[in-house]
Order: sequence, then structure tokens, then C-alpha cells
Amino acid sequence: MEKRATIYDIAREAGVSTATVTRVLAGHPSVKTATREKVQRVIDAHAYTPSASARDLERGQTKTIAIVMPAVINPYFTRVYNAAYREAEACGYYAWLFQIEEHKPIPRELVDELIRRRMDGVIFAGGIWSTQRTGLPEALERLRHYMPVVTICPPAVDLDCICIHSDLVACSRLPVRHLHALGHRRIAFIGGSMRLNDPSKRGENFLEELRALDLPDDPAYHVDAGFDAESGERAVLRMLSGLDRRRWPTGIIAFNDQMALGAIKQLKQMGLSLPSDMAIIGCDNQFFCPYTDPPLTTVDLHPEEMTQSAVRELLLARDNQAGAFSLMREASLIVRESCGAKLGYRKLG
Amino acid sequence: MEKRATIYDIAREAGVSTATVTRVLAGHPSVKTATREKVQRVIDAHAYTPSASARDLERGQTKTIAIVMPAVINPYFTRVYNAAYREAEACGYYAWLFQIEEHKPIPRELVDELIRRRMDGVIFAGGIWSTQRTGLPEALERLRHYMPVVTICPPAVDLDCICIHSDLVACSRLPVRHLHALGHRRIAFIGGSMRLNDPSKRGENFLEELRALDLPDDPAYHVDAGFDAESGERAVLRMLSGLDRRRWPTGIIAFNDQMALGAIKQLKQMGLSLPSDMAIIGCDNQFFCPYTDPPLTTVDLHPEEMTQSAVRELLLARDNQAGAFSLMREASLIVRESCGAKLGYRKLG
DNA sequence: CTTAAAAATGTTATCGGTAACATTATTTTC
DNA sequence: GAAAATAATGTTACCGATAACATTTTTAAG
Repeated sequence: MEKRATIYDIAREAGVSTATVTRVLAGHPSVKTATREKVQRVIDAHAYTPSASARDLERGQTKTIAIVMPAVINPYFTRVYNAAYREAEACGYYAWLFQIEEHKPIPRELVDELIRRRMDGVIFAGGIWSTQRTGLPEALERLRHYMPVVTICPPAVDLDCICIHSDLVACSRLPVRHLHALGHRRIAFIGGSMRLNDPSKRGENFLEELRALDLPDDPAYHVDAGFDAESGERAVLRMLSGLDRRRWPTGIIAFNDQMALGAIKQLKQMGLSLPSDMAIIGCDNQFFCPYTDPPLTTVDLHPEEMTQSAVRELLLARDNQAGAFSLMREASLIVRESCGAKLGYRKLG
Repeated sequence: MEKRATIYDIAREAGVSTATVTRVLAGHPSVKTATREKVQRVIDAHAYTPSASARDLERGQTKTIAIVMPAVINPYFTRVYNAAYREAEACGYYAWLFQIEEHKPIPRELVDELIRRRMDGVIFAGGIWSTQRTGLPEALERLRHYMPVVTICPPAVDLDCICIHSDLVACSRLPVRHLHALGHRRIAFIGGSMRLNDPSKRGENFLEELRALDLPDDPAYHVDAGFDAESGERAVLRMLSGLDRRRWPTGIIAFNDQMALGAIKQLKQMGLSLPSDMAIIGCDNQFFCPYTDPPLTTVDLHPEEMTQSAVRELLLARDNQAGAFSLMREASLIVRESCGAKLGYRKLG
């Protein structure tokens, strides 16, 4: 690779000092037009681009924020990442994604790397971590000395940082009430169960909603599973095959849309027709929801808006030194046809 | 934020020189055990992490490669990104994703940023760019002076760099032959048409396959569209509504799985039953393919493997100074049920 | 035409590491 | 026990920018 021109080369060739070159680069006003043009010509001639390492070293900042998330294979995280990238860009920053494994501790090495690379801030996202097992609090404790941190995840125990999250109570209430309003009485939940120490408490919230409506909270109506489509299949199979047909639920709420996808397949395979024999609701409003058969009713957590707030608050926190606080984003039910209703967009309190 | 400890602080406190600290950091053998331990204690006490900016500046490399791609909203690119991240990590590098807009020119500002940030290499990915309009050749010309470049995209005109691509002829041949073998004679193609100056030539290849098999290459059998599910819907509607029912194709090949998703919905909406009334084939083997109804037969381009090669070749190119060459990855047909066949996995020559 | 004020430019310490080279301490060898 | 070899550590120039401060040039004021 070629030897790069440095600011000294440019200064020498333009017959000025490096300070003047810096001024031209920064668009500083106190440079004579003639000088500016002369320097600019040399810059252009060499296609000179100043070294970010050198600048960062001197300035003590990198104009870069880190996003730490589980694999972007999951479309939800794809949306988070995209929103972060765009918002950062709009604020004159770059976003850098660091992937972690969903259910493993955050590697110490990664935390070090974020500090080494002098990130101007970090966003941790991940709705389904168990904060205990991932060691988020410890990572946070270390990072907070060096950079502001914002999390996009359930407001779990004593995370001493800015926390953006969605209304996870509504996230359970909306679908339960929707099904209830449509006449369903036996409602089940698949995935991300309470037994997994799920900080989002989706399972617990689900149960509470059932109780609030005097519906049966039969333990057979919620089963553990992974978070992908195949888990959805398995969960449905496991639940229904263990249950006398007369006790089958009439509606199923899935932890996310992928699981709903799998559930739909399994239900059809068992000979049920949807939505008449079984209603189903997903979560996340993924791109494929309008294209399932029947189109999937789901909950939208508005990850883009949450992420946008996260980036803004992060950048604000750099200056303000603001303490910990949390911000909640409401959830919306997106009604399609998988519950038999065809009402367009609608919110339930 | 806190003042960070520097290598000088550590050296002073440990009563050694900075060189010794550097040696301890690098695990250099010629440090007495006692000294090493003493220094390490101070390092640990301060949780000292050396500045990457300073190191990069001195070393002239960043241990970072850039991936430049259209939005990762598209699951295909998600897979590319993931594979790149993993492979880079396995090689001791970090991967940094930079997003661009699919059909707009690569911003000059982005190219500059890659140079400024002293990336150790760049991978451009994107199957569907028109290289002319994106200005890839120009970007490449500028970048190649500073870092090795690898593209994962159709081997378009005179890209003077390492180019990894999939067998795009097979990508058209496989589905056409599959349908032909199942008895289909009127076969249509939706999306990414030749009129768009598509460097992947999927449309052209499709036509050639038809001709090779003496099948009708009626222009009504291929329609332009975008690349998402909605485009698939529209494309099918447009094609079929413009065609006398007796001339309808019996099989449709979609540019990608999302389009196939839309096509399926539209076909069902028109009252057709799949696969008996219409066969359909997608491309990319996305996660949702097994979950469409019927499960979608598709082509797998093996993006993960391609990307892995891309990263390896890129890192190799740093040392070897190797010239331009290209590497092709074969495509596989993944047979499910959307064409009426249920054969499991199978390849067609 | 001075002189003060303002504008333009230059000088240089600094950011935090690395590593070549120099120096000092410790062994080894005879 | 002195010289030579080796091990351990220190000194310092350098990487390529930035910006505070100093200096020179130009303009304005009297």
C-alpha cells in the first residue's frame, strides 16, 4: 500500500505551516482566500485525508458510539441497529456494532475493547437478557467511568444508567385483552417464560393479565421455548399434545413473530384452520407479518423510536453528565387477521 | 468522565520505564517475573487499557476491516454481515459495518472516512448494484491505494479487485430446470429485470435458460419490480392481470424470497391454490422459507461461505499484494413444497 | 505617518503509545 | 576474578494530527 501524505507534506508543499492546513481543513474563517485556495489545491492533488487515529488521540474523542447487541440475525435487532446507525449519522457520529451471544456473559475482552477504542458512548440493546447472567451490571460499572451508557432493555434491577424500554406490561396486556374482547377465554403463551429468569417479565405479565380478567391461568398454558420459528413449532406441539382437546386454548400469544410463524405452521399441520380454530398473536411487527396466512396480528414495540431516543440521550449525557433515569415507549397492537378480526390499526388501553 | 490512566502513569507507579510496561502488555519474554508481576499489579489496580488511537497511530494499522453494504434490513445482508463479523473476529480483527443506500452512488464522504479511519481493508457487498450508477469503480480506484478491497457481488465490468461471487447462471438455471423437469412449460420471472441494468444478469440468464429448453420467452413473463414483498405482490398482480388466463405461467421464479412471499399472498388472494395452480421459487433460503404455506423452494447462494472467503482473501491480500482475481461459489437448489415436489435437498446440474 | 487593533500565519508542546537503540545488571566461561 | 555473553531495563524519536500561544502582516484610526 502507498505511503500516505501527512499534514506535514501538505504544509511543506503549500508553503505554509501545519496550523494553516488544519485551519483550512476545519474551515476556520481567519484564512486568506488566496491561502485557502492554495492549500486546498495541494490537498486535492494528493487526495489527502487526515488520520483519524492522530486526531482522536489529540482530541480524546472518536465521534463513534458502540452498539452492543445479540446477533443481528434476529430482525428485531436489525431494526435497532439500523435506527442507531441513522440517528448517529444524523448527529455527526458513526455507529459501530459489536455482537455478543445472547445468553452468555458479556466478554470482558469486549468491554476492554470499547475502552481501548475510546468509544464516545455505548448502547446495550437486548430485550431478553437476563441481566444477572450476562454480567451487564459489572460491565456497566466498569464502562461508566469512561463513557456514557444507555440500555435499551427491560428496566431490570438497579442498572445505574439511562434505560430506554418499551411498555412491557402493555405488551402482554394488549394481546390478552384483544383476545378476551373477541370472546376468547382460554389463552396460552409460548416462549421466554418466567422460569428463564426473563427480565422482560413477559410471562409474569401475561399471567397477571389473565388473573385480572378472571381467566384460567393453567400452568399448561405457558411453555418454555427458544426464540426462533422452530421453537414456536415445538412449543405448540408440546403444549397441545399434553392437553386434552377440550382444554385446548383458543388463542395463543407468542413471545415474538418468529415463534408465531412456527406456531402457525404447526397448528396447520395438526389440521386446525386459522383463525377459526385458533387465534394467534405475535410480537415485533416484523416485515413478514402481513404475509403469513392468515396475516399476523402483532404488537409493535417501536424499536426505531426507542433507539433514536437512546442515541439522543447518549449524546446528551456526554455533556450534561445526567444521572440514571428511564424512559418508556408505549406499545401498539397491530391488528390483522390472525385472530379473526379485520379492523385495521387499533389500540387497546 | 474520568481521566484515564496512561502508560506513563503506570510506568511511574510501578517504578519502571514505559518500554517495560509495553513489554508486559505484549507478553514479551525478556521481562523478569518479579517485574512483570509488579507492573501487572499496577495495571490491574488502575484497570488500565491502552489507547487504540495511540497504538494505531504508531503502528499504522487498526486491526479493523470495513464492510460496506446496503441496509441490513434485508436478511441476505444480515447474513453477510454476521459471517464477516465472525470470520474477522476469528482472525483477530474487528469488522465495522458501513451502510449505504442501495441505488445511490457511494458517498465520497464515506470513502474518505474509510481512509481517514485507516481501515485495514474493505469489503463491498451487494448483489444487485448497478456498478455504473453506484460509482463502485471510482471508489475502488481511490481506495486501492490505501487498502486491499474485496467485493462480494456479480463480477461486473472491469472491477480491478478481488471479487467473490455466486454462480448466477446456476441461480437462474437451477429453478428453471427444476420447473421444467416437473413438467412446467410456461415459466415467469419477477423482479430485478434486465431493464434495470442489473449486473447480476438474473433476468438475462433466465431468458437464456428458457431458450435453451425451447420454452416460450414471452416478454409478458418477466416484469420489473422492487425487491421487497410488496413488490412481489404488485409484480404478480400486474403480470397476471395483463394476461389471458390461458396464457398464464404455471410457475413463477422470484428474484428473492421476500418477493416470493408477496407473490404467494397475491396468488392466494386471486383464488389460486399452491402449488397445484402455480409453482413458485424464491432465492436466498431465508429463515422464513420453511414457514410459508406451502414451504418455499428456493436457491441458496451460500452467503456465509462467500463472506468467509472474502474476509480471508482480504487479509491475505494485505501481505501478498495479490492482484485482481475472482472466486465463484456454487448455488444450490433447496427443494421444499412450493412446486409440488417434496424431495428434500437436491441439486440440479 | 505613527500607532493601535485586527487579521493572518507560524511555532511548538501535546495526545499515548511503540520500538530501535543504548545502557546497565546478571550470568557464564575460562 | 576478569572478560564476554546474555538478560533486563531505560531513553527517546516518532507516529500525525491539534490548538494554545507567539509572531508577523495588514488594516484602521488619529
